[in-house]
Amino acid sequence: MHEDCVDSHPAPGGMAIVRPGLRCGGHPERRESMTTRIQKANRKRILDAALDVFSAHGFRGATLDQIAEAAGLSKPNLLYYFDNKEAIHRALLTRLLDTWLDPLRMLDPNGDPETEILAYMRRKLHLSRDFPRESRLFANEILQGAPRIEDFIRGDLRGLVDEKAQVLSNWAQSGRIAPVDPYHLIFSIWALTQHYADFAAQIAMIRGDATDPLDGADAFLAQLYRRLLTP
Amino acid sequence: MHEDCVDSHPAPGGMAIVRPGLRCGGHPERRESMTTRIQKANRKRILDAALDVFSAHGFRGATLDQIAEAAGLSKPNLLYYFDNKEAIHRALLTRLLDTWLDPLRMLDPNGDPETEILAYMRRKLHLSRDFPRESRLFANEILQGAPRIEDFIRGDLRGLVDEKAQVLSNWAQSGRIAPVDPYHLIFSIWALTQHYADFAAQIAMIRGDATDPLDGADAFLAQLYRRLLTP
DNA sequence: GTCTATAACAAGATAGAC
DNA sequence: GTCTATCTTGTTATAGAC
Repeated sequence: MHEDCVDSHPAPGGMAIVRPGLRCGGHPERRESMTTRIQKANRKRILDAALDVFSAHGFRGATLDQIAEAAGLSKPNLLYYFDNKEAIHRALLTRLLDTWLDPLRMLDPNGDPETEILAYMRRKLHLSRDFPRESRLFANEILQGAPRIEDFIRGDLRGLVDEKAQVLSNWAQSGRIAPVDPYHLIFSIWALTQHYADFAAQIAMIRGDATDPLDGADAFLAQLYRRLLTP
Repeated sequence: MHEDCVDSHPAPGGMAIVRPGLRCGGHPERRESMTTRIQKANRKRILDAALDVFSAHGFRGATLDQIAEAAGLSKPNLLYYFDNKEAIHRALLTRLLDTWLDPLRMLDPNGDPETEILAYMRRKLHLSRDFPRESRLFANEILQGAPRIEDFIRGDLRGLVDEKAQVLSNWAQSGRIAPVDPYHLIFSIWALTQHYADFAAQIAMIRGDATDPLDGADAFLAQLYRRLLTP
């Protein structure tokens, strides 16, 4: 995440005229079509607002009005920064997919099997805790048949899953974990962890809106996978 | 499901004029505002088409044009049978929620704990296999914050979950199953079974579109819950 | 860069003939 | 009951002033 020179919580509305050449880091005139800090900040504001709206209503359900309202900008101003609605959505997905594979990628074939699998589960669980909107954006996309991320799934994701499934399979065959179907094992981790983000509304309504939906989840899932994997 | 006198696959378009009084079963003139067999069949066609479209695109993403196209009827004709778009969606949700609780309701406090829990898991898994569209309709609704089914969740669903969680808790405390958090146990069954319907697109793209996403799921989940629950 | 105003179009819903 | 045609509104996107 390389985001220097950008406030994380900029004041709303258009403010602070920035003269070109007066930028943060030591490169006064890097190139012709440069990006000012305001532009960066506004793009960020827009994407954050858009994440709120798209994750809650899906692509079609979201409107530019809602996003503009949430970003504190006018609708035409949104379209100054992004070509169209689709482009905003695509930017969000791209940013998401860029890091979506990391937790699984980190699963180390040379580590201790149970430790590695539990750590992977925890990384996914923390993703649900820290980035629930991203999880729901992804879920919306899959629910609708994954029209915009089909290439990613059939390509990078499938490749990585196949690779790690082989690792799990080896661990099972060598008796270091109990014999389990590696694909279902991976799917189960996705299902169990993402559920806490995607179905958070339901969980909150059942457990009471006060309690944190993720309370006790880590302990429960750790117990579950220890018992499942012990040879 | 009481659906007599209705073809399951009626020919498309408006056909077959039915004179009132010429209905199937022996009640020639039951009441004034009666429902003809065509009406019944068309309502069914509409709801089936709507289920396709709503489950794939969400409420806002679905259009009456798509539903009309899928049902083989004209858009105004749709609105002859249902007051508006909302009414179609509400009819689907009502029909769904009516049976959504059944699998959990059947969990018998007097049965064998492990057998009962595994049977519940299987009933949910079969729901994902036989009614994946309904599962996705529900998932769409929850993802968007459950605006239309909040009362159901806070009422009937929560009540039933609390009741059955108590049963599970008793089983755990009496040592008949391993000590587990009953709520997380229930959530885990929802997550693991519904995942095969809600994320079917992703699973198909990873495992290859040929193989059935549910292949091996039953065995894997049975193994998982046996190991988790054994005292 | 940001806004107001508005064009262009999609989508829900209705009117009225048949 | 079903259709074609149409009204109305909401939504994306653009024009053009500042």
